[in-house]
Amino acid sequence: MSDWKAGSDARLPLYQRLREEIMDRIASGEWPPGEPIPTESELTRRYNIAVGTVRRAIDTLVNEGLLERSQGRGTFVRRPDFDASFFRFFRQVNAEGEASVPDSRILSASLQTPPPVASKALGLAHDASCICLERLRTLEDGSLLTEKIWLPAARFSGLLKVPLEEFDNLLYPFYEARFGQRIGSARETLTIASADAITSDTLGIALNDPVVVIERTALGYDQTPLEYRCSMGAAATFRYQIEIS
Amino acid sequence: MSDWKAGSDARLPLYQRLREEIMDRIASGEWPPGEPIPTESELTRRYNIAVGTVRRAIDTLVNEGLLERSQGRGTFVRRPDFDASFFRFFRQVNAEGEASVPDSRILSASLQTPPPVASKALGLAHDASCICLERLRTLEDGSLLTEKIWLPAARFSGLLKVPLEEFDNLLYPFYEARFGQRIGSARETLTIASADAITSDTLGIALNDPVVVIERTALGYDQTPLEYRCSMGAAATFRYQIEIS
DNA sequence: AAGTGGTCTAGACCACGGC
DNA sequence: CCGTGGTCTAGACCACTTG
Repeated sequence: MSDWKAGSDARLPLYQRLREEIMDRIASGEWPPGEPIPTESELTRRYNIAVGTVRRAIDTLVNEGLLERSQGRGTFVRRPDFDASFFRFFRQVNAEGEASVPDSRILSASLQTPPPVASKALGLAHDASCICLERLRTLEDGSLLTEKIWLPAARFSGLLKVPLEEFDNLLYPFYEARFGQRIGSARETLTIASADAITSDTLGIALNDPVVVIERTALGYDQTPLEYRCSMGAAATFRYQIEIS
Repeated sequence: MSDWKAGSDARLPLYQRLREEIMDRIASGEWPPGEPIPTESELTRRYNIAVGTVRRAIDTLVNEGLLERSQGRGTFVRRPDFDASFFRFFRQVNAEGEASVPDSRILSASLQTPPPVASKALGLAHDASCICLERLRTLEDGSLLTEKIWLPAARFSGLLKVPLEEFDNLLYPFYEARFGQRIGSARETLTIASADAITSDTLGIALNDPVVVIERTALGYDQTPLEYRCSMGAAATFRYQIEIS
């Protein structure tokens, strides 16, 4: 009992130490997403602390979105929820309200030297080469998104041999199933630009029409950058909302 | 002791009932922003419940951003933090890093019939007239924002008699000091448009250049809409970021 | 029925802020 | 020094899920 990991700082409150302990287990893959973590009473026994303290640690992690409680069943490692993504905010006017997954098509996959933004986001040397995917997505309302996706070649070796038709609509489950790379979180940045010739042509809009540029860096549960992507869509169909309090 | 308000549902967990109790006190203005709420032990006495339960209720409200704890001093009603606003995300390239409050100038104040969006946002009849302010703001990097601000005349009577120079740079403290109207939260919506002749002229950009349109509805602590504003700025200097997890 | 998380209590001691 | 919030414990009972 009380088998804390080495790095644990004894001056910290117990519930914070347990919190870090749990986060480490998730980051290392010992407790994978979708799976339950040990029960509260199991944790009290294992670390020799009171239930209340265990609950407090779990509470903070639930609040941060890393865990999910389900009464009577257990506490589970949560998968990231990409409903929060900017992509969700391209206006959805589809009459049915069907949550049909947008169609996506991989146009090409190749080995290339990435632009500095991409190599920096992936934490690679500026001259390291990456896998680059080009992708076209059709949203619910018929509008289009063009994407360039950069992946570190070392973690996705063999991807270039996968036929383009075998890519799934959703890339993250595909990454997980084929390469064991699990996305735990992401950061997106939104800027506005004007469409150049190629982009306006692809998106079916006029030259110089405003486009929304979404850059995303996706990280593993251990915070390693696993993907950098840059997407562009017509700004006319974009609408985003926040709450201030 | 245990003097719960009438509306309190006895089937709800105690900590949730206390939570609503506190929210009501804040909404009614009984516990104004910036002021401390009663101490934890005072609340245990007043409602005849355990400290742990009081702490739990306060915890949730701190998490939601309504309260702020300060060890040794007390628990305080928080003011909304407009650092979260979209305005913060116009690129700030000022060399000094000084957090100089952007300059703002009221161009006009008049009584007008608002457009449907505004009257709807304010919860007014479509033909009710409103106070309309036109305002020009200069951000840290020198870029400009034009704003139209709509206020319900009933709550801001006398505003039209205030000389334009007497408006403060920050309107919300001004609303509070002069009219007793306190902003508790707000919702902002971001869309993209192209600059028309007037807008491009005001902002000093080219015709049809992309502009960011930010619509904000600001509410009182009792959720009454108190202000609707629509602001526009050059999209070139805009950059916004979110985290997904 | 067994096991899980959800609510609640009562009481202890610590750390910080201000008088 | 006193009062505040911060941490921690121990144990009770409830509500839900599963087998």
